[in-house]
Amino acid sequence: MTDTPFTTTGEPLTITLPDQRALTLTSPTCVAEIAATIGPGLARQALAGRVNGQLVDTCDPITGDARVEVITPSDTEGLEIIRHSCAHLVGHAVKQLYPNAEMVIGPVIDDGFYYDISFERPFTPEDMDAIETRMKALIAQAYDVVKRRVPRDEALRLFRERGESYKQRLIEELPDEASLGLYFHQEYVDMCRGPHVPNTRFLKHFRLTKLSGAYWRGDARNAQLQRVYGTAWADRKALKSHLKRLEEAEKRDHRRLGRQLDLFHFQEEAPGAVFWHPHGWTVLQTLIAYMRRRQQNSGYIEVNTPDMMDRGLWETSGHWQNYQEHMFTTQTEDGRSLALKPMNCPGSVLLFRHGLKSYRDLPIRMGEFGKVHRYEPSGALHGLLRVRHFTQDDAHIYCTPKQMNDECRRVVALVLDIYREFGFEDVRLKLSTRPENRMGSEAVWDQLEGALTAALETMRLDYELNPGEGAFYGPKLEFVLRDAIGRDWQCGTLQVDMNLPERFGLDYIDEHGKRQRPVLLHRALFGSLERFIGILIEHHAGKLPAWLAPQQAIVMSITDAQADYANTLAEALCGTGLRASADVRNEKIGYKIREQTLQRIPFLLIVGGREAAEGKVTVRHRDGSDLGTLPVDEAIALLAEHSRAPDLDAQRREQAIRLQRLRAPACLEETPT
RNA sequence: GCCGACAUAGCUCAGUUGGUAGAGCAACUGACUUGUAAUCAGUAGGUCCCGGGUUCGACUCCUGGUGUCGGCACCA
Repeated sequence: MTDTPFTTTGEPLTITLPDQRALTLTSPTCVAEIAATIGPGLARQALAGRVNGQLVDTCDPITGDARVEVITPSDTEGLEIIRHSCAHLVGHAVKQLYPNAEMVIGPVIDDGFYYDISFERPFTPEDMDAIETRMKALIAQAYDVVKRRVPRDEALRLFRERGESYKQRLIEELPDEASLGLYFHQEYVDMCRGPHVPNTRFLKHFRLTKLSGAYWRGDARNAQLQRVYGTAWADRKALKSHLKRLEEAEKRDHRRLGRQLDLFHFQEEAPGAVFWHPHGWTVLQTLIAYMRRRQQNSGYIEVNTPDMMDRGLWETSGHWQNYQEHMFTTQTEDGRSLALKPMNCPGSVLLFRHGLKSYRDLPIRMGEFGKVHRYEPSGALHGLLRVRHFTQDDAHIYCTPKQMNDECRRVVALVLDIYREFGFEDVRLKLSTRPENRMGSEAVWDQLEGALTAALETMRLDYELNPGEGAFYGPKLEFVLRDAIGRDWQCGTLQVDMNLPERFGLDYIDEHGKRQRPVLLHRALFGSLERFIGILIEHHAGKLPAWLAPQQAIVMSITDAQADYANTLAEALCGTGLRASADVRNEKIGYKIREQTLQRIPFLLIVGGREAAEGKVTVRHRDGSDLGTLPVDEAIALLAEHSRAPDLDAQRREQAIRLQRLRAPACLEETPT
């Protein structure tokens, strides 16, 4: 597959394989030759290699002793290479079909690849089909991909001749590279660091998935390019199961489930605003109640501030200058400008400033379930996950500089504990540091970033660094959850801020009677209640844990004869605080079970003649399991046990332990030291 | 905001070259009185997203909006 045949020097060299086996070959050799020496099966599978830890093409010459691994489609790297080569194949097909198109970049992404292409018109779905068909034809030819390293000038000349202006620009931005790797797909040439597959037969299991516009260099001021997305896998089975996964993910889509479970809807009159139906609203209120308890137990107080406030306030906070295009504003008769709050902080700050604060009051942890309104760009709206009007479980912590580190740790601990209670174990943390456009001195930024870093380091948490992504007033720690289709959404956030206290002239009296400026921590744990619910719905495929389920139990009668019994039982359940109702419709029990199971109601209580006669109830779980026929009070206790919020459950367990300790004689309480 | 696609009954979707609409499920009515994932029959249900235009005639073609979807950009 290479056009630079080795000049055999005849020098013997030793190749060590991963299993420590050693081969003696004649220098120079290559991964393809090594694979062939080992066996024809491996030779067929070899699509790249790793030589002394470096990924290489199968044709790259090996001139000295080396440790060599042969990479096949079943390796992670092999799959990435397949995807990357698929992108090149897009190029080959596109240039055959549309010679005027200019290829830009074609990287690997999760599950696949894309290629950005500059073309005189947008691609249509028909174009995409044509490209895919042509790619398949090229794969069927099973042609060899030929690699050649050429000097920079030659590469530049080649792409100039081919009218590939973007490729030229890319080369010009690689001034340090003396030579560049070119991959020849018959008449098509692409430039790449590689490695790439040696033959297109490795690329059989791909599918082009979508088209979109994308900006050159990811900047909206630049030209818009055509992006073709695809997915590619090592074998037919993997491709099929990926497509299956996408299908499954679609079924978990919170927008679809929101409709099916009658939780909420959207409509044209209020783009980006949720109409919460009774069931959805119950979930939201249950979450707020939970968070309220957690915050009360963590030393927070709760307040509420106005939704609409004067322009002057927003000028002081800097929002009017920095955030106006995202703000809903209005004017009153007397010419006053008001704005709907896009954030809760300025209101919170005014509340803090009301009245004198002593160092003894700090830290003040001031929570607010505030609804904020942001004019988000229309293209950004996405179900519950990106809306224009949402409720934050916001809180502002006013503390002394000394308290700052400890408060940061407490917030991080609280948010992680809460996510754990919701079943999110692998939360991704991102630390966003000082952006280019920022306020405040470098020393302050050092201090603020230091506080967040210290919290992460002392808690030994892994995090990703997002340099330059912080807010203009301070760095930001983001807690990121993933939706059903693998998209990441920022939920919780913790920001440290010395800017707003400055702008609003906040102070407290220290132990020497002097005025001092507090540090302000902004934090939201769910982030947006709306978004969090969207994530929860997808995470659980609609089967919310019983404590959150809008309806926790339904009593279903088998015939009319049990209607009264069913209604009375449902009332009894409601009386214990459970969310329950009765389904006494004149339908077959199978029909009711199917319908209520699809509604994801955790507990299905069935009452027929037998149960009614004995004061019992048969309990079925939505997962299909049979919990048996129980006396009514036992059933109620069982349901209550399984429907308790996780924090209350934990509280109960702790109480039980404490009580046990009280009862146990002290001498038995041996604690190893 | 940008590129593209889409918008028909509560939901999921048909609707052929322009002749004012149909199915399944849901709803409603009736029969059936049912034991663990869909009983049967009937009835009703539509400003075909909104404006404007072309046409004898527009769900269909053109045009301007709005919204949604997939990306991109944005995301204090």
